[in-house]
Amino acid sequence: MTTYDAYHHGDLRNALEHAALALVEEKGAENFSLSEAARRAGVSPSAPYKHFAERDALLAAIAEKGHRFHYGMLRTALAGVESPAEIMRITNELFLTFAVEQHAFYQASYRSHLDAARYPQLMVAYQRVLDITDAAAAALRTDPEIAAGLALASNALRYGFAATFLFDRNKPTGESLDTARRQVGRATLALVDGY
Amino acid sequence: MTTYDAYHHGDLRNALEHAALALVEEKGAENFSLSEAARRAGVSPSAPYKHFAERDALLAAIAEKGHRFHYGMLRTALAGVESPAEIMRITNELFLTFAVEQHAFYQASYRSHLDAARYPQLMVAYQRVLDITDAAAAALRTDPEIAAGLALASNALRYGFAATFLFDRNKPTGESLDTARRQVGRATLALVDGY
DNA sequence: GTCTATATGACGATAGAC
DNA sequence: GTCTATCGTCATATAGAC
Repeated sequence: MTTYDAYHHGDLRNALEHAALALVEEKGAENFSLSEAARRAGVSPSAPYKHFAERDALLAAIAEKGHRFHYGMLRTALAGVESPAEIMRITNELFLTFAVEQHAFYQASYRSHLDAARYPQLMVAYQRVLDITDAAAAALRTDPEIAAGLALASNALRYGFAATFLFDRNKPTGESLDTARRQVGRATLALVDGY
Repeated sequence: MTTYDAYHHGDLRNALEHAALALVEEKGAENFSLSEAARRAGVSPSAPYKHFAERDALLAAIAEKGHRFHYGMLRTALAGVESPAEIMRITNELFLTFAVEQHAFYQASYRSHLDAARYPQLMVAYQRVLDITDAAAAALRTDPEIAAGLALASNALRYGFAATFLFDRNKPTGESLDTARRQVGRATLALVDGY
């Protein structure tokens, strides 16, 4: 009863998400497998299917959490910031921090190629992140087409920066991260000025 | 002899690259498998190992060709262009065209996570592409640190644009591609101006 | 240069017992 | 809610025949 019940604690869903997060951190979202997550959580390969309909569903759950965590970071970092240009700069600099410090979340949210149509809640969570840049761009440029282009460019810039920073170079040092953060901030302001 | 010799034509390496290219176009670089490439080339799963030491070696061969093809496109598009800012704009706009029209090459070159250290020739070919933006940035800004930051930002911008264009939206129409191309060009010029 | 045969090892997913 | 057992599938890679 005792040990057995300890296993059957009803918290497997949480344990699986935890294990999956560590797994994704180590091996990247592409190499994630549901079986290994189960193995690390100490349960059989079929146990997860009571909580997640399929492999991708666990990944999607993590990705959604990642977006929400990212959004929370943004809210904290942007508290009291009024200037739209500053909002865009800080948002883009913070993305590098997120990608490095919350690397498992970053992997799940940005590098697992999940079918967005199958996991609508994922897009909802992501949209809240995108709204920050969209709103700032709209505050800066009245023409909606221009504002949309600026927001898109800003998103593309930070996404590309993170990808090249994390995968072209190997292993981010603290110093190179600071440099990259300054570079992306500067580039964002240039974009805001000149787009 | 006849049919047999047709199979044993000595051109398997080429046939495999061809099959792999089609495979990557359809399913993406992540889902590429050497076995399936062999299947499509009409040979046994072990036949490729006479020409490629391992799975990734075939992928790397295609990625290298992709970089060279991309470089050729750039040379053509930039013939006679003198202005460094224009070089950067055209380079970035062309990247979207490359990603869409040569999608298999794009996948192999930019979305197969190959170990760069294991395939040094891959980096050599890629560096030729990067040199174009590096040189233009250096012509624009004398401070080497600033020039490097500008080049990095420009590369990140086009990379991010292509990634979001191809995967956020589904299936590029001709019109949306034109729009995206204008947007990335405009963003690049803004970057050049303000960085 | 390509073949067959094979070793080895994942993985996703389902059925049915407890 | 978790288990065992299992099916089916696919992959990388090697050894040795032709």
